[in-house]
Amino acid sequence: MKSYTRHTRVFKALSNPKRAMIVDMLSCGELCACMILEKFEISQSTLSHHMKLLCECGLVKGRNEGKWTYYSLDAEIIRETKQFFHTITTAKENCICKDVADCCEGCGQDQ
Amino acid sequence: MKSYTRHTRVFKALSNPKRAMIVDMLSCGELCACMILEKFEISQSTLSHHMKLLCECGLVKGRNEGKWTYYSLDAEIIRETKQFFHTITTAKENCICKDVADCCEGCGQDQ
DNA sequence: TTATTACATTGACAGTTTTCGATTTGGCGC
DNA sequence: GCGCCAAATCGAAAACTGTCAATGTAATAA
Repeated sequence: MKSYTRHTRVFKALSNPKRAMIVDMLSCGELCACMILEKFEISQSTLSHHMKLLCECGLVKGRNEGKWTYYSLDAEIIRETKQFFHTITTAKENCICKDVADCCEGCGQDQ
Repeated sequence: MKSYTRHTRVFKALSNPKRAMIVDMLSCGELCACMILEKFEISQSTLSHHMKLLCECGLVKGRNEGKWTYYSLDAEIIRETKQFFHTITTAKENCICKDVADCCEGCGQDQ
């Protein structure tokens, strides 16, 4: 269950359309916060809050340079999340569905 | 922005660890609600609510047979979501980051 | 050292989510 | 019809989210 919680934190970060759009904007390389802010009709404090969530799940890394903060995507977390998504949506040996006991006549003949 | 909203609904559905686990359980084939319920320490009404969310975003399909309801994953939505995740996390031509104007000296030299 | 700029943090509010027990709905067997 | 079972819906409480204005912080510029 712990691994579900860890990975679903990334999905939670991506569950907001604006945050998904921010991730898209970072896909070609790093950007500073002020450039992202220009693109959205949100306050600076709201953007800061979104960036914090994106960083806390590991999807985005922040880098300070002088008074600017540059944000970029973390390739490793992206790879792991793709893998997780693929795993939970694909049939596999040792799947947790194998633990499920039959509870009604019609279910799970060949699970 | 509309396409972000459409796809992020799937991420919202997967942002809850229990729902992600339910998706994992369905990955090998369809199961009826009562079998999923056995696996979790949640009430029947809570499970019904989770299944509704999973169905509303299109990730899961429900099928009634007599008094039972069988749930299964929708392969097409899974494919689309994988594609969306890949798109927003990968450098590309015509990326929305190209629209971002420079707003400070150090930013976006070669964006 | 004083002002400005970039960003984070705080506190507040409205809206949403998660969860439950209770109730309702609909199929099945008697 | 009557009761039983699976599942959905309702109503309510607690927790969480998205948003803003106001304030704090740290670096740069004058």
